[in-house]
Amino acid sequence: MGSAATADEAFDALGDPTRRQVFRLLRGGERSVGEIAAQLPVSRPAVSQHLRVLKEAALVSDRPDGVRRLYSVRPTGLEALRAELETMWDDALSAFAVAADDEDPPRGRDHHPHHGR
Amino acid sequence: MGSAATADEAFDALGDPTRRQVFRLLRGGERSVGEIAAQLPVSRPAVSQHLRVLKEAALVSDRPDGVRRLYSVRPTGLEALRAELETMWDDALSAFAVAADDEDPPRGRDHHPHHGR
DNA sequence: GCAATTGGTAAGTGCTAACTTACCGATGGG
DNA sequence: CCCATCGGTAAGTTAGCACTTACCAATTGC
Repeated sequence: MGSAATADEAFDALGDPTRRQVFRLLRGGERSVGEIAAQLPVSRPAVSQHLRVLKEAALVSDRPDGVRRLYSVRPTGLEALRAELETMWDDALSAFAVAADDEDPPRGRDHHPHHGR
Repeated sequence: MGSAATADEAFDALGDPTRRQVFRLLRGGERSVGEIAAQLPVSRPAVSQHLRVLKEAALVSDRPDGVRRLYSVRPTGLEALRAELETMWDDALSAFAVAADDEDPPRGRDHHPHHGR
């Protein structure tokens, strides 16, 4: 039970705009639930529920701090997401090579620097 | 006015399981709408609607082929997604360095090879 | 020990969107 | 020319989920 860290869960979790904002806030460092809710247009319980989804997707982790609870980003979920995206990218490129048409080929072929890897 | 290619749109588009399946099928090469629907548990009009969302997110492109219409993956949307993910990754690592705690360091010493960049 | 702060949970509501069937325009073959 | 195939759109239904308020457990300070 607990952290599955599948790419599907990460996609579903980040598929919600509010959840992306919560995650974005955490990228600045660990925050308490109240601090997050204060900067968002939703209530604190709503933030709690979003944090649970993010936690199940292994995108965040929590730590008790006195009476509060500090949440922070966790690379695990992002890693799963990145791996899936890399596969998508490779498959897309090979499929793209067959089709060889982007409908938007202004300058010469071979754009997308990709990343070194 | 169509292709925006924002990361938010890509996340929203791939936030749906069925849409991920459609996109996954297209990674194998260009397919017609009917071919896609035949391999999924949803109707053909449903596939059409999903394809429209994917197209607006710049994740796929379409091409007329006689009476049919062939869809194929388009790297543009994936690129936006990858760039956003890279930023997420960097921010996560710096925030992670401050917290310096994963709560889940079981057997794997030294995980996440990251990528060379 | 008591009060105050913090956060998770329960219960309920409304809106979005994912799906259906029905219909229609467009293309191609005989 | 007519008919068959393919796919997008319209209209309507339904299920899920993002949100709310209310309540409760846990921890800390006085």
